[in-house]
Order: sequence, then C-alpha cells, then structure tokens
Amino acid sequence: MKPFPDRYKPQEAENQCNARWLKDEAFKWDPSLPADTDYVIDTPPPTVSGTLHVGHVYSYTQADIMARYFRMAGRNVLYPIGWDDNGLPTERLVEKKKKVRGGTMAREEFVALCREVIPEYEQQFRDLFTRLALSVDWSREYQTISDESRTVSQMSFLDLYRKGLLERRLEPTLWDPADRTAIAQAEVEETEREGKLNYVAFEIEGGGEPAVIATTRPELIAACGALIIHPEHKRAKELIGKRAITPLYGVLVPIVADDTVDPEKGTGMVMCCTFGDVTDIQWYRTHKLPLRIVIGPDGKMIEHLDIGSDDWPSVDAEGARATVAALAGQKAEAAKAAIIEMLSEKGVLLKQEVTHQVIPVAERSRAPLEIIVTPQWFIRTLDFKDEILAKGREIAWKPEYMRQRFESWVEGLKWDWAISRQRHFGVALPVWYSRRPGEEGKVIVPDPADLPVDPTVDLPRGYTRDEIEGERDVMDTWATSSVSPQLVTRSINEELALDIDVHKRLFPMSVRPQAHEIIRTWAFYTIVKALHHQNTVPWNTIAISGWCLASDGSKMSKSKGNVIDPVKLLDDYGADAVRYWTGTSRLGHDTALAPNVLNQGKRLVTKLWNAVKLAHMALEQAGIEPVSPKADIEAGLITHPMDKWLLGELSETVEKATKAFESYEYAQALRVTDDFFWRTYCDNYLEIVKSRTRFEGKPDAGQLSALHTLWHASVIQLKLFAPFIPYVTDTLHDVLTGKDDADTRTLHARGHWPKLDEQADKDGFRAEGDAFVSILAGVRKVKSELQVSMKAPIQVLTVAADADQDIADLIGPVEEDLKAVANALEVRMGLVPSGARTSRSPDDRFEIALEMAPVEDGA
RNA sequence: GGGCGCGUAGCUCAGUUGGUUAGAGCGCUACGUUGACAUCGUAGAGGUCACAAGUUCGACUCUUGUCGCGCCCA
Repeated sequence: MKPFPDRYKPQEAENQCNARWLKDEAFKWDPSLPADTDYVIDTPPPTVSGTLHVGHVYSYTQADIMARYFRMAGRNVLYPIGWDDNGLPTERLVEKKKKVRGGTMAREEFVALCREVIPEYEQQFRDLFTRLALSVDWSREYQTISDESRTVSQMSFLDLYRKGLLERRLEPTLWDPADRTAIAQAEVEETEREGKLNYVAFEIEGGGEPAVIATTRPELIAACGALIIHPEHKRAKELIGKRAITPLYGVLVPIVADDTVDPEKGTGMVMCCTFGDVTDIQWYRTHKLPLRIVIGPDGKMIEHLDIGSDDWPSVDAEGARATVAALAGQKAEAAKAAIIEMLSEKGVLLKQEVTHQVIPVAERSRAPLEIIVTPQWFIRTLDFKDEILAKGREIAWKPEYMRQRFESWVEGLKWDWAISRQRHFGVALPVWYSRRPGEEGKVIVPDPADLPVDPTVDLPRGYTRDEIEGERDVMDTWATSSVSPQLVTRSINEELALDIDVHKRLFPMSVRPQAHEIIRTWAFYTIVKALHHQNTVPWNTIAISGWCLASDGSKMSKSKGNVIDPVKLLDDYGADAVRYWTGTSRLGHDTALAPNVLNQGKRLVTKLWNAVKLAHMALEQAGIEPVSPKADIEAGLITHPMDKWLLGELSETVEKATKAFESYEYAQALRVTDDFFWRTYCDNYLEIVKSRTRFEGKPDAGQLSALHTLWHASVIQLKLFAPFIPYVTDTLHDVLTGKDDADTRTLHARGHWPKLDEQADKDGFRAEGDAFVSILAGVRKVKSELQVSMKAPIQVLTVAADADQDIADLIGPVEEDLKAVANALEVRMGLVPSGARTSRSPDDRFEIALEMAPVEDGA
C-alpha cells in the first residue's frame, strides 16, 4: 500500500495513467491467447475534416466503456484506431486551410499540400482520444491513405471487379456541379424550399388544343424527349401517338402513355427531360427516348447544342439557336429565370403556382444536384437488396429499432453505389485503359502482387506507357473505409490477403460501434462489402450511439453558435466526469449536454477519493492479505454480520452490473454501481463500520472483519467504476495495491472484472442489514426532527415492531454497531416508552423512540 | 405520405414480465454536521406519468386514437 496522496489532481492522474497504460501495453491485443477469447471492435476512423466535436467524445467514449468492460471481463480485446484522411472532407479542409482550390491545381501539388496539412489534425484527434482515455491499441494505428490501406482497398476493388460486382458504366449519374464530381445516393440530402410550378403550353403537331404540362424546371425544356401522359387522362386518347412541339426550341417530341405519371399533380401531363430526376431516367429507358444533354458538369447551360441537326430536328432551328445563345453559360437558376421570361413573352407560360419543393443537394457542397451522363465505376447494390437486408438481419442491432433505419434505407435504394470521384486526393482506382490497337478501351487491372498502384504513374505488366491510359479518378473515401475491418486484418479473403491467418481469426468482428447518422453510409457500405467479398456479415453486433445535443435539447450547429469545444469540456470537468456523463445515457438515445450530470461526475470522483481514503486510513494500520470476499468469509476472517451484509449487497451489484454490461446496457450498470456506492456504502456502511476501524495495536476479530471488508469493497467498487472513470479508479487502485515506488499492474488489465463466483452470499444477512439500515434511518429522522446533531448522545434507543417480527433476532447480533453509529448508551427492544420522541422507519416496519441523554453544559 | 423514437418533479433522466403511498441527481426551503468528504446528511415543497377511450380486480406500463417534439425513408 502506498501513502495516500493529499489531493486528487486530475491532470496529473491523466498523465500518469496514460504513461502506465502505454508502458504496461495494457490495451494490446494478444495473439498468443486462444481465439475464442477475442473481442474485436471495428472502430470508426474519424474523418479528418478539421473539426473536433462533442459528438466524437460522446460516441467514442461509449464504445470505450464497453471495450474496457469486455477487456476486464477477460476478453482479448482488439480495439484499433485509424484516421480517415482522404476524400472530399479532407480536401475541403486543405482548401480552406491553404486558401486554394484543388480543382484548379495540379494534382501532385495539391496532394503534397494535403500531406502537409493532415498530420497536425491527426495529432489533435490523437491528443483528444488519449485524454479521453480511449483504450485503443495504438500499435495498430492506421490511415486510410497509407500504402497498406491503399493495398487493401485496391484488393477490395480487384475482388469485386473479378466477380463482376464492380463495373464501369456510362450512364446518368448523380452529379455535384460545385465539386464537379459524381456522388453516391448516400451523399444526397434533400432540402425543402418554396418553388414555382410553371404551366407551359406545347403546340401539337398538326394543330389542335395545346398540351399543357407543369414543370419546376423549365430550363430543361431543351432536354425534353417526350411528353408523358397517364393512360386514363381525359386527353389521353386524343394525344397519345401525336407529337408535341417544344416551345422556344421547336423540337418535335412524342406524347407517350405511362401510368407512373401522377394524374393528380399539375395537369397530369409532364415533360420527360434527360435528366431532371430519377423518374426521367426510368421513362428515358422504358420509352427509348433520345439523350439530350443541356447542362454541363459545371452546372451551367451548354453553349452549343446541335438543335436543328438530323439527330435533333427542329421546326424552328433559328429560334432554337437564339434560345440556346441567350441561355448559354448560365447557371441553372439564372437560366430558369431567363427562360420563364421568354416563355411568358411568347404567351405559352399559362400560369405559375407556388409550390413546396424538395430539392436534392450534395451533402458536402450544398449545391443542387444534376443528373448527367458520365462514365463511372459502380458497385452493384440494386440487384442485391434482399441479400443485404438478410445480412442486416443476421446482425444484432443495439438498440434493435435502429435496424429499421438500415432497412428503410436499403429498400429505398435507387442507384448502384458510385465509387469513382473526379477528385485529387483519394485511393486510386487501380485500372488502366488500353490504347493497343485492337483492344482500345479495354480495362486492365494490376496483378495483386503489385498493389498499391497509382495508375497515373505506374504501368501494368506487359504494357508500355504509350499503350495505356491510367485512370485519373480516385475512389470515394467510403470505398476504403467500408473495409475498415479488413484494413485491420489486412486481408479481403483467401485470394487477396496480406495476413490470411489473422483475417480468418478476426473476421467477422465482434462489434461495430457507431453513431446513427452514418447507418446509411458506413454501416451499409461495410455490410455490402462483406457480402460481396465473403458472403458474410462484417460483425455480429452493431451498437448505435445517439447524438450529443446542446443543453437545451437542440442540435448543435455552427450556425446556431451552440457548439461546445470538447477540449474545453475536458478542461472544465476532467476526463472522468465527461466520461461519466456519456456513461449515463443509453445506446441509441440522443443526449443533451447536462452540466448537472457533469458535476455529478465530478462529485463522484471526489467522493470515491474520500471513501477510499477512509478505508486506507484503517487498512494502513494493519497488514492483511485478503483473497476474495467468498474465500475470506470461508476462512473465518470476515465474520461480522454487517460486513457480510455489505458484501452480499455488493455481490448483487456485481451481478446486476455484469448482466447489464453483457447486454450493452452500460448506463444501467453505472446506475446500480452509483446507487450502491452512495446509498449503501457511503451513507450507511461506512458510518456503521467506523467504530471498528479505530484500534491500537493488533485488530480484534470484529476489526479484522471490517478491514477485509473495506479492502474488498474498495477494490471491487473501483473495478465496477473502472470502465466509466478510468483515471481516478486506476490511481486509487495503485495507491491500495502498490508498494512504495513500485508500479502496479493497471486496474484495467484483462481479467480484472470482479468474478461472480468469488463474491459473498447475496442473501447472507440481508434481513439483518435491511433492518439495521431502516432503523438507522429512523434514528436520523428523529434526531433531525429534534434538530440535534447526528452525534448527539442517546440515553435509550427503543426499537418496536409488529408482533410477527422478532427484533431480537434481527438486531441482537449487531446491537453494538447500532449503539456506536447512533451514539446510544442503551438499545432496547419492545414497547416504546411514553413521552419519548418517536418516528416510523422509512419502510414502516419499525417504530423508533429516542430518549436523549442530558445535554452537558459545555460552559 | 410511410416508419421509428420520445413526451414522467423547475431541469437532466430512471422506472425490470401491469401489482400497495411513481423514483434518482441537480435546483429550491429548513435544520443538522463539517476528524473520509472545496463537503455530506435528514426532512420538506414540487408530478392530472402529453391527452382521450378501451382491456383488466388493478395501467406510467398493454391496445386504439389524438396532439406535440425529434429523426429516418419517400
């Protein structure tokens, strides 16, 4: 046992503990242990985008609480960490930091800037996570852009390509005109706004009443390939088969029937453009309509359209040319305004209606999306919805209802997963296109042994530089982070592996902790990859954490100015208190940042410090060698009823906490532990035991029993609290178990969780203990009513109860303790004397009567 | 429009399979302690458990509907 330090200094403790944990290699996965003890966590590699937010603290700490529990419970925990340091979010950070535009720079130059900027931000994450006490295995730290990660990511590409699950297709694609890249459905966000529904008249070839369509995107009239009408529309019979003439362009377009048109909306007749939305693509395909591209990759109206040519005939080529010229180079919004004016002048804009519009925008740039036709690489998902859903059902979701989010996302999929990006900084798509005569355009992939490759620099085997063109697009960062488990095992499957034995052992993993806003991205993509690579789930369990909200329950956002800096939070409350707060909220539940809960955490740290200090004061007086509650009871060292009662209650707490942890209900584990500590241990047991902690020389049997109990109660409670408040618990554990200057093994080491079969009998002295605590509460109540000190001496304490209770049996053996803690000279059982001040015990089983000792005149 | 979650004390949240007078912490009031306690304890005030109907001997808990908040999907 070490001397008890004067005060708890959180900052100092945090540094000391972190040093000890590193030195002990306490959090290293041990490959020499049997595989069935493995507990492997698939950690989210945080995106290096510059911001550290409380959400990181919240979500990662919840994962760590579970990691620490499972490790202490004896599992061989592998808890890796990495940084997702490429892709659009990282590019944005670099652009902002360096005040450049990646799109206008040479790739090499821009990538060099990225590599310069990133380390500083990764260090911020490292510092934050260290301070938070995340018990990760730092020896396995990775970056998603490292050579090894690129190798694994490209292996993943090769596997899918070979299986025909990944292919390059020229087709309509979701396009972000601001960042000028294809994006995936998961990166689409829908925003709502007021818009105008424009009623536009199209002349009918050969005359007759014009067809009126309603559209929110008149700037796409040039892209119109047909008018679509519901077969039951009142004008259907009359119009189907005829051709309409697009206003301003004079292009003849067929009028076709399709029952997917909503007859209730607008005029029940619409124009199909290439492309305004997903339905346009569907009509374009079903009715084999011409492809007419009018908006370029920059989101602007294309300057030269071939209207009037044989492929794109017009009855008014001159008018068409004038319209095209008038709109050329304008952004979609400006073009819309311009064309509305032109339609109006021509008298074909019949009316405008204010309408509520849902506009798809790019998640990152907030730019309204376009659908344009470009060659992109797609991973096939639409054909595999059922398989993906089935895999989702093989995984245990915590909480279960989060599975619903996953399922509705999968059911709503409309696009295959586009993984290619027209950007600079990402893992290269490992392909070349042949220029060899006879095989022009043929896709060439590298030999796995050559990975990682950069096709803009490297050559495929057997080809010269002139014979190939290297792919310049890069992969979306999700294409790489979706193999986060495989980045750790460094393998995809039997054929593509850097370490197949480790892969076989660790994959699928035990658990994926993550927040709910990335179910449709990270969880979904990881499940798709595991399905396609090995027809398996990536993990057996997925634990979804909620969001951290501002203290008023609203979402934290920069625009509201209610964002809390996590570092400041740690400075203000200390890491343990912050972790305590995160530990009080359940998985899946959003939680408001609550100062009173943070303060509660601070109070717990102080109280725990003092409670152990009290035990320490007693324990340092006599050397004892405790084994376990059960063993020491059996050995006759722990004999006192109240000690056995306390250890019995503790035993029950251990059982409840363990059970809660096993089902990922860590908040409940914290609650029962907290409750035991404050109520049972501090408020009652410590008061009761105090009289047996003061002795001179050798302790007697009762004192020896108290010492052993104090030891076990202290150490076991430190262990129960350890996953939540690792610093103060490890510091106190070191004081109790350490020897002078020698370092001790950390409390958080594998296997340190209290074992159920080493605990005391839960019901040993429950009745006696409960009665005692109840009577003591009654005594306090009477003294409180008398407005005297709890220490005020009592002449006679009388306990009365209903006839069917044998008070003597209950409190006889602990009468001395009762006298000591109540400061009573005498305890009687039976009838309450008249005139005494009385009160019922809280459980209403006893009547407590006090006759106070005469007050001594202190003067 | 479909789905999920939430709505319990002024605040942040518990409430196990339906079972007496619904709990904790913070905050508030009073008192007492301050030789483990930059504290702590005791007592008190404070709740139509969102609302309505139903099932039941009995509903915070189960069913249906309504309202409000948040989110997911379309």
